Amino acid sequence: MNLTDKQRALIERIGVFQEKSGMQPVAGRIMGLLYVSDKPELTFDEIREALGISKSATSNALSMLQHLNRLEYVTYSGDRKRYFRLKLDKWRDLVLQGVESITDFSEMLQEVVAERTSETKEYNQNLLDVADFLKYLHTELPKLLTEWEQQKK
Amino acid sequence: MNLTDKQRALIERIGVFQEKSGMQPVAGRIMGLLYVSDKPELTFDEIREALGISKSATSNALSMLQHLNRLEYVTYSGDRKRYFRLKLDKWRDLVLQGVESITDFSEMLQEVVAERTSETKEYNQNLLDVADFLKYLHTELPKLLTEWEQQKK
DNA sequence: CTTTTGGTTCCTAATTTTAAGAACTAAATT
DNA sequence: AATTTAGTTCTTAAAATTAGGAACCAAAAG
Repeated sequence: MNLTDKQRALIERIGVFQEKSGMQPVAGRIMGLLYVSDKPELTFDEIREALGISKSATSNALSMLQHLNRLEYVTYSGDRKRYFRLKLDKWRDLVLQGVESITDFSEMLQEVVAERTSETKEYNQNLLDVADFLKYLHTELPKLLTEWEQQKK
Repeated sequence: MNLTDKQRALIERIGVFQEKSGMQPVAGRIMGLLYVSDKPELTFDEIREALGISKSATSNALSMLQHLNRLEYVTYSGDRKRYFRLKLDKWRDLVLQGVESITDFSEMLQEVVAERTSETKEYNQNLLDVADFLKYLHTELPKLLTEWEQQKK
């Protein structure tokens, strides 16, 4: 694969960044590699070799990344290999998907308040405020995405 | 402390939720306990006892949560104990703090593109789009918070 | 029908994380 | 000054995560 030192360093930094949001090291590095690599589509073996990792680690990380919707693979007729690539062209979907999960926490907060004593007025109101702001985000973030697309043109 | 079954279940759910964003189990449960507890301010020992955890686990988790800006403690004259509570009244600051960290990823993406081959036009443009949208979020999210506060009144 | 290729799964070793227990410290109380 | 209180730090055991190696499997090639 022949990566420069700069590229390797970037891959590691991206890897660490992803790890912070709960991704395992190998998976983070695969993300990094696909960001950085001159070829945006890499085969299983190119990935394995570029990062010097085992087949099992490669296989597991790739399938987890696909479940997380970060990755997909394409095939070409007459070629048995899978070509893995970031789902970069569909990053808007990923954003919207993240927006959806905001609701979960908001709902949990409302359950909390429902279960709380009504003695602690101010505290409960703060909790409800957070829940309400999250709901606001939930409706407004998709709009923000649309606005951004408008002003990009 | 005397928690109901419902309260204990909620604490665990909140705990698991926090764990998903990289928090350790005990820290997640402490967050949960403070959300749910009738008293919004609890002492070291009340926390330790309510969750049935050791002093060291309590101490470490509390100091980590303080570093993450999720928690603070207050004291009362004539009382040696610290009273720990969520920084709920300052949740806006926490949101804005999160907004700041968006920039980091955006900048990393720009570095990536700077380092990439210029052959992959579309790919690079996608990366720059993501970076640009993140910058857009960075400026717009604080406005969203202000707007929400306006319409709340 | 045998072999090769591309990848997955199972099992295990190594590393990391988590949290307990005991020893410790600083301030307040007696 | 001695003791108690409130919490921290150090060491270690247990549990969970991570990733390697080998065996395995299905499809394609020979």
